Amino acid sequence: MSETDRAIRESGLRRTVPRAVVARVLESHPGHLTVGEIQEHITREYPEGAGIARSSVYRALEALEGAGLVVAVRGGQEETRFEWDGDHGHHHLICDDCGHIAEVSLDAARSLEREVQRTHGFRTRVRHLALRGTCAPCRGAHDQRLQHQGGAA
Amino acid sequence: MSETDRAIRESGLRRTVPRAVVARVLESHPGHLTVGEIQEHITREYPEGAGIARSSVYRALEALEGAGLVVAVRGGQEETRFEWDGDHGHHHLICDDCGHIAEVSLDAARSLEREVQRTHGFRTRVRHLALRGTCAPCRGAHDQRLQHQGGAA
DNA sequence: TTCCTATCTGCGACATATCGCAAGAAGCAG
DNA sequence: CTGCTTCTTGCGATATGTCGCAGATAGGAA
Repeated sequence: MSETDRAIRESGLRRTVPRAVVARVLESHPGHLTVGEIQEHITREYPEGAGIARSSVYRALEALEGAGLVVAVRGGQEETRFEWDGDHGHHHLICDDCGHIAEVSLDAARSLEREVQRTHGFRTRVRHLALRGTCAPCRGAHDQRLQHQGGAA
Repeated sequence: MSETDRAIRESGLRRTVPRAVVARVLESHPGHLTVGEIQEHITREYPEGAGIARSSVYRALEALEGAGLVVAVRGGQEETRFEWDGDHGHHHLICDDCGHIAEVSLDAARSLEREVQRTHGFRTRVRHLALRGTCAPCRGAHDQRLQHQGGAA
């Protein structure tokens, strides 16, 4: 029984083939995978998961996300991406320019929870934030060729 | 020329029929509308927008969101909802229990921006956060009948 | 191990969302 | 107002994501 299997059981979920295989794919491919990519990996690397239906991949991801084992990045227009969450609670900085996704932890997320609780009595746990903007390198590049060419940003 | 039309032009966008009509629908129907609901309103209230294609509604929303005039709530599994953003930068507290959506402003969002800028050199503007959790009334109801019946959040 | 029940899966239908392209409109220059 | 360029639209095809149901499976009880 692999580490991912244990994580699944410990979350109170049944360990089923789709869940186990999806978890392994995510765990062994650090990065942010689309459902299509996950299915390709399954086909190539996990013969035992040959017949897994697309809907089962989605449901497995939903279950794993609910258990906090996986984070979903539901970007603006782009396809949703999924990632194994070993660190339990990291966040994403997505550069609109170069598309790079950085993973960070943010103390301010805690203050967010506290403020919401204090001012609105709303109990929340901020598991994952995806913040879009411009990363430092791209900012530099910008500033150099910047001539205020538009405003549509 | 309506107020929404002006907002569109001032954002540097062309004022087109789909954009104008979608903006008016959102502006005149406070709340969080799905694309389907938006289309119904168009059909019923804006004859001039009779032939607007579904894809054009999506593209209009995309443009308006990019301009900061509209916020999109991309909930976990539920269908995406859209809202006219007069206040420019409010946030949502979504109760997983009763489904209620509260709109609030959050000072902590500013600290989030500052932390990201300071620690990662990443420039971001937090326009909209959708935080899921449990609202105060539902929390109360919970506590009363709570017998720790599960763990599946 | 065998049986039992709640839960999950695969399938296929459906809903939601995106995209490429040719035709059309917006907005600017003259 | 007219003509021109660029951006946008509508259409239809396709991709992404969800759902209901009958049959299969996990995991606990005996």
